[in-house]
Amino acid sequence: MSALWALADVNSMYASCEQVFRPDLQGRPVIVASNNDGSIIARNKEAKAVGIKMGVPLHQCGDLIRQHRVTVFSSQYTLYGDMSNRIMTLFAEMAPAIEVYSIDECFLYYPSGLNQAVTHGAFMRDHIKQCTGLGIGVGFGLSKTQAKLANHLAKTRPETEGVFDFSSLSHLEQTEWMEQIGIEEVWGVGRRYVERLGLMGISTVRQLRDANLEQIKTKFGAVLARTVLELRGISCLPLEAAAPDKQQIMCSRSFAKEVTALPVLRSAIIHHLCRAMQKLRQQESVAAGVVVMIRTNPFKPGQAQYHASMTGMLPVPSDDTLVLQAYTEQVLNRLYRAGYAYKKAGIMLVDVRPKQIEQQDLFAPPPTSAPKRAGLMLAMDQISRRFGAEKIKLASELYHGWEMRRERLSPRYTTRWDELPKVSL
DNA sequence: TCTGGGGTCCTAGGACCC
DNA sequence: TCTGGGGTCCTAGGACCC
Repeated sequence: MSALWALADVNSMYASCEQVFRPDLQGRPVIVASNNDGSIIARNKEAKAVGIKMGVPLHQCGDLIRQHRVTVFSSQYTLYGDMSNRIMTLFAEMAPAIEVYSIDECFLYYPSGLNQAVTHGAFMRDHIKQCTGLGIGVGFGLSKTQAKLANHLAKTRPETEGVFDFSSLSHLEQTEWMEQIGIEEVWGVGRRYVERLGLMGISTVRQLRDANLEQIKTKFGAVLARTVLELRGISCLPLEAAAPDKQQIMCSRSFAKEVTALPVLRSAIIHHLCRAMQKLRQQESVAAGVVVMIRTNPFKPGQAQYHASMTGMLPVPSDDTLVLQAYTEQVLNRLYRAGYAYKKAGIMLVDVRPKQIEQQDLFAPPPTSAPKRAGLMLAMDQISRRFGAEKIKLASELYHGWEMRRERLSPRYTTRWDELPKVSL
């Protein structure tokens, strides 16, 4: 039996996580807004049914929301991340190897195949539902791309009851299904490719699968050619069991209210830097550069616009927040222009590499304070983790006025003792 | 009033090397 | 009039993903 892939994902993950703790919302439309309560990033099926669209600014949906009494939540990644960990733990018990692909998706790999894939998929659905309250869809195929496509059918065709298997179908049956699906549903085919492939007369998955490989390769590159092979059932993409270290780490946020003063902007940026540095130390890396980014609100074209970024490079890569802070503040001082209303700011750590092979600066003075500073960073990380990130800060972070809007936040049911759901017995 | 936040990989072209 | 043939590394931009 040949190796088999499965792709399992949670139906409207964020909305479902909120609903698990609000049984009173069963059967009612629920949506989740992006950071800053900006646009809509998740909808349950009831919300889709009343015509709420993905990605639309929240303030444009006021009528629909009132009319259908839609419940709106601010996004709460602490909750979704915790629910995600629970699901992934369960998936790991259901396959020889898994790859956590995103917060709500997981590839499961069966190197020697699987008897009765559909039955196994149904079991997965029941088990996840029972343990977490979340509904999932499961797709099986001979490659990751086929599994993804099968998952799409599992979610959109009620007759599949949430599980679909390409691998057990005959070539003819596969062809029939693929005739019915547009290429926009294929993993790796985005808006641009849909347009360009359309011009070549390729619009169904069947047509893409049977396209001329050399032609695809020369016109679109190696990536799409690989997708074509994967659709044919030739597995080209490997399992990535361990998430590779990040090569760049970005932290940025929009502000609820526009910011003009440099100290406030600096507080936001240093706050983002602290979060990024924590992630950096967590993967035991160092960074050699920091990009600082600030911008005004592009949705207000009448207003004076400024959109800029600048990089600061370190002579020696570091994981010390205070070292990076100095560079970041210097760069920001050069970047900042008074008189603009800033809407968003952020930083990106670049040139990230493992800490072990750290290159010393030949001309730098000997790092006498290094062990102490490493201890300081460790202490900061431990305090943040144990007591909350807001408990320890740098002085440069202390100005307020740049925070996000999160007016519809639900409790952190699963990660805070004082916010546990109340159960009446 | 009000429009998210992260990431990756590939490719083409230029600089530079022998 | 004619003007080599490889290679590597870096960067910017474009495409994609959730």
